[in-house]
Amino acid sequence: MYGLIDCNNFFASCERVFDPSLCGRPVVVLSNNDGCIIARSNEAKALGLKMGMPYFQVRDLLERNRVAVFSSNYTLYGDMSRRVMQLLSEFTPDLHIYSIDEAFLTLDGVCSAEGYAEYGHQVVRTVSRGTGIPVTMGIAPTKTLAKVAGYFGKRYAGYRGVCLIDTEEKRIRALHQLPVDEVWGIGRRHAARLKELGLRTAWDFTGKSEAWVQRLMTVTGVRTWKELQGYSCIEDDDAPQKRTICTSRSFAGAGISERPLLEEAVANFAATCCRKLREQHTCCRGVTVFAWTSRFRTDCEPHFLQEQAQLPVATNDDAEIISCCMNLLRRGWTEGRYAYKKAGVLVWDIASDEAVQTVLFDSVDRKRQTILAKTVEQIRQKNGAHVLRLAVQGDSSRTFINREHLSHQFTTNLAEVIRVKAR
DNA sequence: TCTGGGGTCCTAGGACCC
DNA sequence: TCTGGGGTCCTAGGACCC
Repeated sequence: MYGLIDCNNFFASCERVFDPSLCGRPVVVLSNNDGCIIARSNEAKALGLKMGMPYFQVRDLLERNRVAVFSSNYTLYGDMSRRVMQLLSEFTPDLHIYSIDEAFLTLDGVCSAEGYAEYGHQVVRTVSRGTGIPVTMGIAPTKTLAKVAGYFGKRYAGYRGVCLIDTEEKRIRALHQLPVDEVWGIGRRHAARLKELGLRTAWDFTGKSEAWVQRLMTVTGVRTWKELQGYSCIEDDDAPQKRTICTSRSFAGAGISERPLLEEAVANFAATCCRKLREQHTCCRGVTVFAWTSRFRTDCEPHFLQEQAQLPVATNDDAEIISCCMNLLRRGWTEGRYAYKKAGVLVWDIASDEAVQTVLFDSVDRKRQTILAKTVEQIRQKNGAHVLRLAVQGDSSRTFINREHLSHQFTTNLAEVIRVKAR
């Protein structure tokens, strides 16, 4: 049996933990640059606010309804997520963190078949008391069915946060009531196609033959089809190393049209990619730089800059990758023509940093590079990540990003720790 | 004016090999 | 008239997830 723990309205709930006056009030959290709505409290959902709605289009509605608006504060959410997962890990030796706000627990051997519900309530209580984040648990024989259970657990207060699908009768009833587009693994495209073909519920979907599903949705569709019938076939992968790493951002206002500014932004994206590579103990050989103009402007042709290169030897060295990115950027640059609204760096062809294949005629002194990287790492650990950087990265005073409604870093910065006043 | 960021998996088709 | 058979590898694009 699997238990799926899902944090309710996670980002909005994180904001609420540190400001209880927000309880009962609608809360939304915006994407980078305060662009779109990416999290909503139940009250905000009830106002008809949808995921991904552009902020500027609903600003009036938000003001009229006194909706509390927040810029995304990933430092806070990341730390709150870590706390939730820490508590969960005490309940099972087999915890699979699926995303920032979701995790699967393997329940076999952890409690008896009669004890699932009680166990679930204990998990939900512990997380909510320990972090202030409300969570829902779905329990079922497959991951996809656990997701289904979670769906109903969130919608019916009677479950008190724990919904169990442990009998054939419950499974059938749940599938009958689940709209096909709510199934985990069936996205917008396939859902639309299935509806065209007259399939409304998850039950209708499971009624089709395997060959039929395979033809329409390939083997991934068949996996979902089997999982819904109670046959577990989605692996517990332990978050293996990433095969590609991307750092990208949209820029505020009109965008960036001067090369030095874009260089500064891209250099910092590249440095972030390098840090992510080092954190998972890997190096990369492939580097791509991209930048594009606004998709939404109608007064000028859209423009995509994309250049890529393959390094002779895999690396995660800031200087080497940033320098490569600068060359790519200059190669793709057209002077004074475009205002770039978004840019990023993608690294690929990733392999372990312990198995780097060198070349005979290397232009880089790897020994020296390693010594320098170690020294830089030590200085950063002692004095902060931003004290040492390449000149082209600038002094980090420019961010090119808008965050007008940012809350504090309550849990990760002593200067911003919450104050409690005694009356 | 203003529209997010970061991933994975699968398949078809082309290029190449003998 | 008639134009082989069996592979691998790579990439782009589409689908999905949060």
